[in-house]
Amino acid sequence: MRLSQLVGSRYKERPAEATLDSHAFLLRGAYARQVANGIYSLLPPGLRVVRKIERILREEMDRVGGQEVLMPVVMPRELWEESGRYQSVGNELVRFSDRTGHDMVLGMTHEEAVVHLCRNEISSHAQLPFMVYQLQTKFRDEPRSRGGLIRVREFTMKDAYSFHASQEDLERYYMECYKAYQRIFARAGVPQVAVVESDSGMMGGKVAHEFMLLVDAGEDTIVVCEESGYLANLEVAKGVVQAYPEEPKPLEKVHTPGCKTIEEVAGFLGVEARRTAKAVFYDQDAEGKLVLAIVRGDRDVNEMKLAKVIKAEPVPATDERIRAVGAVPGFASAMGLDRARVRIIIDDTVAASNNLVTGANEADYHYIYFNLSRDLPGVETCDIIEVKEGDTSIDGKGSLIFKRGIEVGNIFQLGVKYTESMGMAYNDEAGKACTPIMGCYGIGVGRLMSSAMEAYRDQYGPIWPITIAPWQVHLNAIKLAAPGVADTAEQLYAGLQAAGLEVLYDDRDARPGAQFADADLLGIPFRLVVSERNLKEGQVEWKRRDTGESGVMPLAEAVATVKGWIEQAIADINAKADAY
RNA sequence: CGGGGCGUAGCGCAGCCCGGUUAGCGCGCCUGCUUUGGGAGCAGGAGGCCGAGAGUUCAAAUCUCUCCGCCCCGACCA
Repeated sequence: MRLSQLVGSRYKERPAEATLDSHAFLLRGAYARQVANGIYSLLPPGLRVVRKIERILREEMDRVGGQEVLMPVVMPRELWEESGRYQSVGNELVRFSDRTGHDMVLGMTHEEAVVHLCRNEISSHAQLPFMVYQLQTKFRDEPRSRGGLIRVREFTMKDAYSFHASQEDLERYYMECYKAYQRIFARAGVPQVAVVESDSGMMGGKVAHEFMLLVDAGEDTIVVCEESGYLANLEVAKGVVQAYPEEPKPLEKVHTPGCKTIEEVAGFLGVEARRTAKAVFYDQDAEGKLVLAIVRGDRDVNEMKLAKVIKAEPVPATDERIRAVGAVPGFASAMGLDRARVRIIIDDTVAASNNLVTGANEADYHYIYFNLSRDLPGVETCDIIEVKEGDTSIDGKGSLIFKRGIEVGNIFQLGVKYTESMGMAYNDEAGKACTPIMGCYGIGVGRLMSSAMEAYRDQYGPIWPITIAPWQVHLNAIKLAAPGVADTAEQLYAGLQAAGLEVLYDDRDARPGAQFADADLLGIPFRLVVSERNLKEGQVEWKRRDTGESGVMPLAEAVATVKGWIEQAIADINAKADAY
């Protein structure tokens, strides 16, 4: 490609809307242009990176037996009603009517479509297991997109779906996909992607993992124990919280005028927050009961964990609803409440603590010396708190720290949520109808591009790994008018291309500074510079974008040498990937 | 959806508070000459419905109202 003809203008100034470097480079380097909030067009450099990533995805999906298919962006309402998600999913799912008034949706994920596609094609156990995948456009009407291509409304996703006759087979295949994902990220040049336990959210299913690229700009908080290698999304992270056991003292009611918050009560009584119990009401569990979650006063409820326990979305309850069950907001307690009307869920930290301060369900009064096993026996206890930095890792091998990460991929063991609701069945050996068990596996292509940019960059631009770089070699010619420069550069351009390399040739008669600035923005790993001063010695200059190393080499050897470097660089990356 | 900020040339911004001929600056772009190793210099030029609509006024980029869009924080998030 000749840079003079490359569509898209690069520029020096940082766009005002970009807060992330990757977003700024995306625009400055003319990789992409925004069309509307969370909706982008890709220019040639951006699309070339995307195509490279897609090739890796196809190769690795094929390698684990995947078969590529293509499903539609637009689907009829009925399909989503079969799974129940037409109702259960919020406004991220775009709903609209076609000209005949038929309700349609824009696909945000394709479990419905894939079950629709496969349920009539599968009739025998002999056809299982199998996996189909696609690289296709998704539309999710996110409440808030941000960060260039990190979080957008319309995006390309590699989504894969596997079908199995048994949970064991799903688990076996899940591990294969897990490893395929590690190879994919390694081949894309981001082998440091961390795998964390995650919540399966609205996808359903039990086991799920997220593949996180740890960068400061990340949207998710990742809980890490460096000593043991423990990694989990904050949403599901478990930790060992320090307990302070002591001898139980007799329960006592004390006057605490106007003390409604933990801070007020603890301050008034002169105790630390950890010596109190915090009562938080939510509306409501799956049976419609008001939920009272109680955690130690120095801790917060992790609503993701709570959601799993109550099998519903925890919404903070109104004061009216709280009063309706006989509790007093600000002075609420689990004691004395009608358990038929309120579901009480106590965190393990409260169960493990003695002599806590808790509400008396009476305005301006609290109990002190509350002991769960004595004062409220038989109540449900479990882990519903959010871990904090400094907590001990659940494996006891070190303490937890928080990092930020971007979720570039995820894998789920879905179970039978879709196959059952949508009536997919096959006959087993005995001729009995059985429901296949599903797994699903996603990777956001544009997000991976942006994340890689975020992970590898300097002040001048991105530093692409060779396997996803828009071009492999950037060729500059300094002072085209000087004797031999233009001819030599043209010959080198032709020679590199003939050797099968992807070359971007800056054929403009621009000053060196301008050429180099553009080269940095395009982030191509290897750069060659033809100039009068080196040409006199029969030499051409080379420079690596990543290490900054540079030197000169004989012009006659340039093509073969660069080709060798590139092949070696690719081989090094693939060797790492093949280790998985 | 809540809070905050911003819409003036492809990009970055000034002008607005305090209304007044033809709306400025830098980068980029076009022409010419000079220049050529980290975003060159000089000269000449092109490019604007000042986000949209409605008001107030002799007069609106500037004041008022409504709407739209974008960014950031939060809520949300497969």
